[in-house]
Amino acid sequence: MRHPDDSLIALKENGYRLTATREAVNKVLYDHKGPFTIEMVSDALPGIGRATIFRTVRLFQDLGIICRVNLEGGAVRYQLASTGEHHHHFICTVCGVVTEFIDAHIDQAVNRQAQGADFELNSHTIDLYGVGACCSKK
Amino acid sequence: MRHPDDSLIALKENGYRLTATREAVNKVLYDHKGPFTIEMVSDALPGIGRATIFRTVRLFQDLGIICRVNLEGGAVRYQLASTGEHHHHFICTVCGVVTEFIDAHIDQAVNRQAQGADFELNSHTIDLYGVGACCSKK
DNA sequence: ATCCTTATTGATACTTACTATCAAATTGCT
DNA sequence: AGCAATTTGATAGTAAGTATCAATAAGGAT
Repeated sequence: MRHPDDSLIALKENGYRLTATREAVNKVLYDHKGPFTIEMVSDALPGIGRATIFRTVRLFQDLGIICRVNLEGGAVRYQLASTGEHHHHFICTVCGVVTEFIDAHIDQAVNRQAQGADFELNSHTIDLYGVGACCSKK
Repeated sequence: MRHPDDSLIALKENGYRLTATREAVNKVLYDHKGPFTIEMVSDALPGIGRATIFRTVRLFQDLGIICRVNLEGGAVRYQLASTGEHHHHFICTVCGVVTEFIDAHIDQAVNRQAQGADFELNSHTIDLYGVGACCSKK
């Protein structure tokens, strides 16, 4: 699992400044765990402007620290990425928790599809919606 | 390929009324082809309220007539669905055109993943982003 | 330790996509 | 034509996010 300091290191490594604001946002993310909205972060940090929260969240996305998840119906959640690498999502439609998975098989099949269709593939997203173990009624 | 009347039939079959507004929207979709935004439809039909355009587009989605596509960066496009069935998307990041494909292999692999993770799968989306034949420079 | 350039921030306003409300108009059944 | 139920338009509101720009803070150089 990742450590809060990883984010700060990632910032430095990529030439971004280490600011109090970024540390504060990072702390909120690690303290909270689970999926979050911009509003939640903004509420937790009333001293920090909304625009900056958006900027910081986007920066953290670009650095692979968090990932953005589209819920069914268009709502958006963010969550700490367990890995910065390519991965797919299980999205629990009950609680919104996102679990990542990796599947080389699927990725291969995706690549085959793209090749067969003369499609120059840059990226892909795969999101599975359903009820996770977290919320299974059994 | 689908025919404009299919939409009208689908409306009736599902107990919705056949209104001038719905016919007008349907015509715009079929005349235009390709991906569209709400704005485009609204501009093409100045006499019809925006709210109604949204409502109609959502209804057509529910009926499987059009599909909603999330572009990279969060923008949204709609496009006539070539099939109402389960399918996946090639999304050309140059022109925004969406091509549908079906891949039983991938679906199988997705189901396996879900089972292995104790995830009760309800639905999934697979979107491939890249440059399609439509915009290939070669 | 201080200076100074550059990155970052906050405030504000705006945009886009979409939903809620509700009275008025329309549909389609009889 | 009559009437109940659906649909519509106008309006206002929400959520997510971007643009602008002056003020502030970071951190490398001295």
